[in-house]
Amino acid sequence: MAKNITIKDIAKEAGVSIALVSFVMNNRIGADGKQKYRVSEATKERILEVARRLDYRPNSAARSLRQGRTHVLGVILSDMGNIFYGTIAHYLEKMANKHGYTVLFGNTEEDPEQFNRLVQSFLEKDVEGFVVVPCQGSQAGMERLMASGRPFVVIDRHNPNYDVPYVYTDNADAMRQALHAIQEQGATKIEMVSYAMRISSMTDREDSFHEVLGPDAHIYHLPFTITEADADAVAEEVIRKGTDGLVMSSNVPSVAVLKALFRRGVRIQEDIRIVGFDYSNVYNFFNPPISYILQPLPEIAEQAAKYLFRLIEMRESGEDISTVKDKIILKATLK
Amino acid sequence: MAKNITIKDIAKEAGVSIALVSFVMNNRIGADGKQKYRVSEATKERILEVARRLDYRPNSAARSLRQGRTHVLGVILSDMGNIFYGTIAHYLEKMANKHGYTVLFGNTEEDPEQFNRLVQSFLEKDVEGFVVVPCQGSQAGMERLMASGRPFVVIDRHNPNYDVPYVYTDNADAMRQALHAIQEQGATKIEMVSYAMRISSMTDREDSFHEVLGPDAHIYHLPFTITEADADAVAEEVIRKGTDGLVMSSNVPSVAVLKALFRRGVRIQEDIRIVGFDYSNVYNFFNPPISYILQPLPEIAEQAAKYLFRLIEMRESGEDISTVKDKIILKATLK
DNA sequence: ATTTAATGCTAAATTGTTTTAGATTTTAGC
DNA sequence: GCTAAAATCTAAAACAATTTAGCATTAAAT
Repeated sequence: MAKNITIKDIAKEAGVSIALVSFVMNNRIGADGKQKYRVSEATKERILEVARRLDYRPNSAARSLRQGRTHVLGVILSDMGNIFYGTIAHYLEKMANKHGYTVLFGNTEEDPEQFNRLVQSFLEKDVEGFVVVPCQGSQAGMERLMASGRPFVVIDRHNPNYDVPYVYTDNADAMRQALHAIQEQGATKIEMVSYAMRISSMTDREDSFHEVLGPDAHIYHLPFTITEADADAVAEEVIRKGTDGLVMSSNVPSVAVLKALFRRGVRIQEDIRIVGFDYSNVYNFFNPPISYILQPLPEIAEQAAKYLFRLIEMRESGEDISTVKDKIILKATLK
Repeated sequence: MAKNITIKDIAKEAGVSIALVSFVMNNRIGADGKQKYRVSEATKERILEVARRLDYRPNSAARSLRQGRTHVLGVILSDMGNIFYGTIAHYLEKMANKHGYTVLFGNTEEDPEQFNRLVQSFLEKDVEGFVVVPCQGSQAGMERLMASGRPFVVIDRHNPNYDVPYVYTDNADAMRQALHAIQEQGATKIEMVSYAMRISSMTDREDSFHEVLGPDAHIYHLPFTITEADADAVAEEVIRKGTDGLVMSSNVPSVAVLKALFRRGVRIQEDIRIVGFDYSNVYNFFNPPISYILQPLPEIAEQAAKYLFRLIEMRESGEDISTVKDKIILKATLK
C-alpha cells in the first residue's frame, strides 16, 4: 500500500526540480566534457540526503519506458532441474549479475511450443538479449527471435540451417576422445546410448561415432523423458548381445542405463566398460572410476554472456548486429 | 533498430483512437456488468487484423508503469547448480508460467550480501512477489523485504525470529525417520554429517538427531563449499572410530563423504550403513541401495507458488497482507 | 416529437522517469 | 557598475500504455 517514493517527492522535499534529482541520482554531473549539468555540492548533498531519508528507489518501469533499456536478460533452456543446465544457468546468472543485469529464466522441457511462448513472453518483457537452447521443432520460435532483431546467443545445440551466433562444444572431437578412451580400456563391441531427439549435440556425437566405428555400429535412442522400462530394454539388449563397451551421449540416459545394468547384476567396468558424457557423481563409485567427457560449462556460460554483452553494446551504439554471426567452438576434455 | 509498433500506429492505421485499440487488445469489452466499453464487431475485427498484420506487441514497461503490475516474480535461492534447488526452481517456474508470470532468478551462494543485493535489485525491478531461500546472516535482506510490503514466501529454511509466511519441511520428523531406518538396518554407532551453516534446516535436523541419540552423539560440520580434504577428514575419523552408521543432512555433503569413504575402500552398506538426505543418483549403486529422506520438491514449489499468488491477489484487491503469516509444513518420506 | 437509454467511440489525464533546450543566477573581467 | 561568461537549475516533452469521463449518434419509450 505504502505509496512508493518518487523523484517528485524528493524534488518537493528538497525544493528543487525533478530534473535535478534525476541528474543527481544518476550521477550525471559534470560529465560529457562540456560538463553541461552541474550541481553545487550543497544541493547534491541535500538531494542525496532526502533520497536516503525517504528511502527512494527508482521505478524501473518508468526508466525502461524512457530509456528503452531494461537491464534484463532472458535465458531459455531445456530443464534447470538437470544439473547440466542448472550449472550453466548458475554461471550465466553470475556473469549477468556482475554486469548489472538480472535474468529471466524459462524451461522448454524440449517442447517447441513452450520455446515459442517463452520467446514471445521475454520479447514483450523487453529483455535486452537472449541466451537460448533451442529444441527439436523450435524453428518458429527461432525465426521470431531472429526477426525481432534482439541480440541472442545460442548454446548447447544449433540448427545448421541457421547462420546465427552460437557457443558450441566440438562434439565430434569429444566423441572421438570418448571412443579412443573406451577402446584403450579394451572394449571391442562398442555401442552408444543417445537421445531420440534430433538436435545437433546428439547428431554430431552420433555422426562422429559412426565415422570411427563404421555405419553399422549400433546406437540406442531414448526419449527425452526416460522411463525405467526404456532403460531396462537397453540393458537387456546390451546383455543379450554381449556388448562390452558403451559410450553415452548425455548424463541422464547415462545414469538411467547404468542403473538398469546395475539392477541386473552386470559388473560395470568388468563385464562392460562405460564412458560417460557430462558429469555425474555416479561415475566415482566404480572401479576404476568411469571416464567421461566434460564440457567446459563455466566457459560456455562465460563466452555466451560476453558475446551477448558485445552484441548488446553494439546495438546500443547503433551498429548493425545482423551481420555478426561468429561461432565459438570449445573443446571438451576426457576425465 | 526497427521501431517497435505501438498502439498509436495501430490506431492510425485502423482509423480509431488509441483508447479503443487498448480496449480491444485487452479484450475489455462489454465487461463489468455495465458493459461500458463496447466496440462493434466490425471495428474490433479491423483493429485485430491491423495488430496482427503489423505484428504488434505491447510494451510491458509502459503497461507496468501505468498499471503498477509487472507479472514478474523474483526467486532467490542458494545455487541453481545444486539439483535440489534446480529442481525447485524448475517447478516454481512452471507454476509461474501457468499463471502468466515470468520469473527472475538469483543465486546467493550463501552470501548474505548477495542476498541483500538480489532483494534490492528485484524490488527495483518491481517483481510482484518473492520466493526466497534466506541464508545465514541474511537478516538485513529479510528486513528490507519485509519493510517493502511486497508479498513473499520463504522456503527450505526459516529464521525462527521472524514470523513470516513460509513453506517448510518437518525436518525433525524427517531426521527421526532417518534414524529409525538406520537403526533398523543394524547400526549402533551412529554419527551425522551436516553443514556448518547455522540455518534452520540444518539445526532442526541436528536437534532431532540429538533428541534421539542423546547430546553426545557426534555431528561433523562441513563448510558450504566442501573440498576433498574436508570430506577425507570426516572419512578418516569415521574409520578410526569404527562408526557403523552415518546419517546425512543434505545431498552434497552426503555424496562428498561417500566418495571419500569409497576411495578408502570402505565397504559401504556393509562396514557402514548410510542414510541420505535429499535424492542423489548415487544411492542406487549400492547393495542394498542407500535409503534417503525425500522432501516433496514439487509440492514445496507448488504450495509456495500458490501461497504467493494468494498474497498477490490479496494485495491487489487492497487487503492487508501484513497479518497473514501461515506456515505450511510438509512431511518428508523415507525412500 | 421529445425525452431516455443504449451503443460506439474519443480526448486527455496519468504513470515515473530521462533528457533537451533554455532560463536564471552567480562570478569574473574590466 | 556593467557585461559576458560560467555555473546552476528548471519547464516541458518525450516514452507507450491504461483508464476516466464524456461526446455523438442511433434506437426505444413516452
